[in-house]
Order: sequence, then structure tokens, then C-alpha cells
Amino acid sequence: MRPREFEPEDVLDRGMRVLWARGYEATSLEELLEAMDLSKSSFYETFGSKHDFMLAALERYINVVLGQLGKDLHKGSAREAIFRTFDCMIPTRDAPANGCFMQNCTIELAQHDPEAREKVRQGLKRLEEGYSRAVLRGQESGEIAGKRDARALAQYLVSSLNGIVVLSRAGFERKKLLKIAEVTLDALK
Amino acid sequence: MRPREFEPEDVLDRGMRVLWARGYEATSLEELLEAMDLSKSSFYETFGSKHDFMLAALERYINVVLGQLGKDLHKGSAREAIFRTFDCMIPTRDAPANGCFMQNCTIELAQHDPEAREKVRQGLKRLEEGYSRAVLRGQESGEIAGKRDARALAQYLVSSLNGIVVLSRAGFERKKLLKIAEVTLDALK
DNA sequence: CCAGTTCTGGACTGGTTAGTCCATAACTCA
DNA sequence: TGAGTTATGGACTAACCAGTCCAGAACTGG
Repeated sequence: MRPREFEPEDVLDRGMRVLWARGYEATSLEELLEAMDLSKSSFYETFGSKHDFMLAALERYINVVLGQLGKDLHKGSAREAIFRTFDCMIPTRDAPANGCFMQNCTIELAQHDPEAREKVRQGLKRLEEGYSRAVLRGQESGEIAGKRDARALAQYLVSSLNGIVVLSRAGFERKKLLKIAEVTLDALK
Repeated sequence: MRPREFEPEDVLDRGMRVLWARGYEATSLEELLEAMDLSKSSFYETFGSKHDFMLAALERYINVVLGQLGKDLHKGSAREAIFRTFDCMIPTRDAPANGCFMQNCTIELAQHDPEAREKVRQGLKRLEEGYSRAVLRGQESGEIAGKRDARALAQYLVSSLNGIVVLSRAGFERKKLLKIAEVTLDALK
């Protein structure tokens, strides 16, 4: 058996970044293949179709990027950890504003693509659970007001993060976005 | 001179709704023409190109939809007025979740389309100014804590609104979104 | 009713799209 | 080394894309 000349995860990552930056519909297969350095045959053999590739990329994004975000939520003080999740989605001079791939998929696809919608919902649920645990941790330590529903606060945080990410795509400056994150976090106590 | 057989604003509205629901890239000219009940010639004669049409639709959305939002911000108590702007972007059973056309354009186009980005920035600025005035009004009446920067709070509200709209596109229930709006508003005082 | 103007439907184009298919190169294992 | 298997490159297709163009219909003003 002849071995593959590429790493599936590697090409998936590279293709994901293109969809992330340019959007699903706006990205042609040709652009995708060039970025992935892959032949058409290998692409279809490995991923099935452009649509299936997008779903695979979305799943990987949720597992890798949001998975990391979830892990980071357990380190240090709860408030600081939550702030860090906001901070890392806010672009810096070196890392330009790509926003959040899952959010892009939500806007572009979730409404008329049931499979994409389902993945997005799973991703949001996972994000919410991460925040929920962090909020509970903060309530135990007294950093966050204990009388409020942790679930509601977690959903508020998911929503707020999405808002900031939208504005980052619109070109808002880092400083303004950090200020918004501060106001958002202030609401917890 | 033979008169037009359509109202430019009317067909603009109808076409906008299609772009709003399905996205710019995903909508073919054919779909657009069918929804607008217009011939290709009339479309190109009136709007120039698909891209120019999108810009016109975006401008109209900002003027009409966001303009109305801005007006509503001046009625009644400041907090209630702000809450109403959130409420009216949250889908009901009768009005399904189309989100915000300007947000869709932000995600899909702002990054690589300078003209769309410019319009989006103008729209966001206008929204921010509306909220800023409402916040100042609320601070004068004591509904909103007076010590905080009205501009920062206004940007926080713009961001929060966008977050809620993203989640509405993901299919979040009205009840949950209203709860998030409440938590958001609580942060003002 | 007619001249002049403008709107409209539809044919047409050149380019691009996602996706298929196959001959052949490349590799493994015995 | 050679048989067997799999990956690969690239030609190919049919559909669709935005956009152009023009002949003729439809209307106005005189």
C-alpha cells in the first residue's frame, strides 16, 4: 500500500484557515486546493465534497480552537480566565482579525444548512458549559456574585464574546474591544 | 417617456430581504431577479451590478431599519428604550430569525470588500451614537450609573446586541435571548 | 395617430464552478 | 524484483455564473 503524501489534519487545518478568512461560498475549490497543496483527486478521496470538507473543518475548529479555550478556562482565577478567553479572540497587530470560524459558519450557513447548524449548536453548547463551570468556580471563590443563575451568566458570556468578535471583523481597534470586554466582565460582580 | 413599471425602493427592499436571508455569495442573480420580479436589463439599468445592488441594499437597511431603531431609542425611559432595541432584534414565533443584514455583511464581506466595510462602519457608528445618547439620558435620569463613560457603555451595547443576534441565527430560543438581554441591561446599573 | 423615447424579455457570451474519471506513477510487501 | 494496491495529476463535463446587447413592445407628449 502506497502511503499518503500528506497529513489529513495538516491539510484540513490549512483549508480551514482559508474558509475562515474568506467564507464558504466565496472560496472556490481551486483556492482551497492551492492552499492545501493537494490534488483534486486526493481532496475528493479524503473529504468527499466541498461541503463535507467544510463540516470537517468546522468540527476540527470546535475541537481544537474552542477545546483549547475551554481548557484555558480552568487555569488561574475565574475572572481572569474568562477575560483571557475574550482577550485571545481580540486581534493584535501581529494576528489580524479573522474572528471566529464557528461564528462565520453560523451567519453564513446555519440558517439553511442543517448539518452546519447542528455542529454550531454543539460548539455553542460546549462553550456555554465551559463558561458555566468557570462561573460556578468564580461564585465559590467570591469573585462572581453568587446569587445569579450560572447558566444565564454563561449564556451572557457566550453572547458577549460573539458580539466582540463581530466588531473585531468590522475593524474595531483592540483597545476598544478590550474595554468592551472589561465592561462585560464588570457585570459579573 | 415611458414610465418605470416598478418602484426602485420596493424592488430594493425585496432584493435586500433575499440577500439578508441567504447571504451575498450564496444568492444568484436569478434568485434575486425572481424575488424582485424584475428583468435583467432593468436590474442592471437601475443598480449597475450585483455588487452595487448589495451596497445599495446595505445602505437602505442602515437608513431604514437602524434609523427606526435610533428613533425608538428616544421614547420612554432610557433603560426600557434600550431593552426595546434588543427585543425587536430577537425573533418571535411569527417573525423568524433573519438576524441583522448589516451583521451578515460584516461577517461575509467587511474583511475583503472596502466599500462594504465602510458602510458597516458608518452603520455601527450611527448605532453607537444612538446608544450613547440613550445612555446619557439614562444617566441624567438616574436609571444608569452616572460615573461610567457613556461612550464605552454605548460600545458595550452595540457589541451585546450583535452577540444576541448571532445566537438568534444559531437558533437560540427567544426566552434565552431575552434573559441575556436582561443580564446585559443589568450591567448598566 | 404618430414620432420619439424608454423599458423589457430573452438570446448570447466567456469564464468559472464543483465534481468525475482514468491512465499512470509510486509505493509496499512477499 | 515483481505483483498488487493506492495515490496522484490532469483532462473532461455539464451546469451555472454575472454581465452584455439588441430588437421590439409600451408608453408619453404633441
